[in-house]
Amino acid sequence: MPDDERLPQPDTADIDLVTVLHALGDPVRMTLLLSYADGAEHSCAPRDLGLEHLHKSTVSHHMRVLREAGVTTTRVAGRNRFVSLRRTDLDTRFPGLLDALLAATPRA
Amino acid sequence: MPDDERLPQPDTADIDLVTVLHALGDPVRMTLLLSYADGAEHSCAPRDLGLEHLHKSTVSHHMRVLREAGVTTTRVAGRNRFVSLRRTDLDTRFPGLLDALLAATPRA
DNA sequence: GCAACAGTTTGATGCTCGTCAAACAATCAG
DNA sequence: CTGATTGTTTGACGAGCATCAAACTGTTGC
Repeated sequence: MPDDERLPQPDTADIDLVTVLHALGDPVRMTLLLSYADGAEHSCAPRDLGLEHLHKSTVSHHMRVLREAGVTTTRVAGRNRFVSLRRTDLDTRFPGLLDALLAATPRA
Repeated sequence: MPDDERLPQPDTADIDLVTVLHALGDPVRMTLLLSYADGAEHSCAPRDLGLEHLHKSTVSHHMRVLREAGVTTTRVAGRNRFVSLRRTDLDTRFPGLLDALLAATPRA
């Protein structure tokens, strides 16, 4: 099923660096980035992301910030949402940035 | 005069990635980063930084955020402050990050 | 000493943000 | 249809932030 719906997100050319940095300048969203760094799709459940201490609506809010900044993409399939990194788009727009960020981050 | 006083700043090992990203996730501070990218020392005068529209106290605030995040260093000489990038420290702590950021930024 | 200069600090204001709780929407299982 | 599941949206609240203005500190020059 390659043509599922996707939640609204900016075009690659419209991804703004300052907006991306603002999105990643928060500990929770950096944690999410690390989870997504494996390239796989992830559900939104807090317990699947090491965020048991946060309310699900809070996690939803952070994922919206990441998506609207252009960092992630969200595929809608039934009652599930599958979130993944827009790695190719980010590498196109900001070459080397994602690699530097992930290399700089403690792989806990 | 290599031993002028410096305003307080974190040790290289204590520079935190999320704090740096938060500091750079603001349009004014990103403008400052671009000014500092030439490696030279800069005064704090808003007019020397393309920030004529901002009050000097506002600029002072932004420079404090950058310094406390570990992005810049400030040398005190008489009644002047000379601000410059901590390029070596940042490259040590987060290899490739600064290069990616500067390459991604429109050189206006 | 005195005035001009460079920049910081403090206080105030309005806006944004992170968080939770409750209500809501949509889907799946029986 | 009913109830459980998955996630979003809205509203509220407190904390933090960007900004300006005014007061303040330290320095240079006359």
